[in-house]
Amino acid sequence: MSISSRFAVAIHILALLDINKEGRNTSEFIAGSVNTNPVVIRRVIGLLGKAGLVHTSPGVGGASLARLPREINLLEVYRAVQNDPPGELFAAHDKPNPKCLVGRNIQETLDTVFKRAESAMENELAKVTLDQIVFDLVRGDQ
Amino acid sequence: MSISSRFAVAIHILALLDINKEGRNTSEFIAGSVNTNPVVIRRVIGLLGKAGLVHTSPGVGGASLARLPREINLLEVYRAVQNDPPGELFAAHDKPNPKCLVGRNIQETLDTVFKRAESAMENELAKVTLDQIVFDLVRGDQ
DNA sequence: ATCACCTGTAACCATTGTAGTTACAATTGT
DNA sequence: ACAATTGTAACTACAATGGTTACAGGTGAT
Repeated sequence: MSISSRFAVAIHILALLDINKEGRNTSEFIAGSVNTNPVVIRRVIGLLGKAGLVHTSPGVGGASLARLPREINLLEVYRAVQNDPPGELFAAHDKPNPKCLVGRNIQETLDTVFKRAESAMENELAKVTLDQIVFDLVRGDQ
Repeated sequence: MSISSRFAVAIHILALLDINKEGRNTSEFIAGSVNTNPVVIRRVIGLLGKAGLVHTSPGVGGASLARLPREINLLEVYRAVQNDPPGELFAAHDKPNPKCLVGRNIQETLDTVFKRAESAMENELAKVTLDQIVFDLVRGDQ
């Protein structure tokens, strides 16, 4: 299965918070841009908040970036909204037969390969910062 | 969510087919090594067969590699058992609001980044061949 | 020809993650 | 007090997954 759209939504939210930094950015406003339910937005913002990427104003309403866009990279965002812990992008089959040469060693062999592939992906995400996303977004609009 | 354990199972099967190339390798035998149900094995072998990686002997029983282990890389295996089409590792949120600068352009921006990250992962898989897996497996057993 | 064995596949089930929705307590400015 | 908003719980519908049973069809041995 593919990686949850929460990741895409999170990036959307963060980009919007930067571009519309004058505005109030309530969950309802953001939901209008993402085209989903405000609760979905609040859930994602909750995760981003726990990760220290955004601040919210309960009662008042609205959210804002907790850091400069260039100090937020996509790997941080990915980790913030990802349920699975790092190192588990690829699922292993459990309890292969220890009486079999393959069953006895496959886990460790796969673990090495899988971690390498996962890291390669994450490194690409780490290279991209929010300000690059915003730049690309604005540029693409012309 | 993580990538289906079908991938791990598929690699397990292929490694076993190579190491136990003298044996008959029925789905039941393989299931014993993987520790799952024979039908699950047959399903995965079916996918590997369609991808041209293995041959089976209906009636007779057993499966075997259709190519030399060094001519099978993990990206091929990955594609063989993966349900999602290439380029969709990361899910996009659908129908963002075209009236919003962000909503109007986020899809394309994300697509570029997501594809880059996905390719980085796949490139790592493509580097690893089945004979390397088998070598590592056997080496780890000592 | 019969028989035992195996594959391929359909059908069904339980479990899990996801995303949308309603509802509401708690918070805050007016 | 009041209106607006966040944070969260609860519920729903849906899809993918992995396990299971069942069975039609192929194949070699006797």
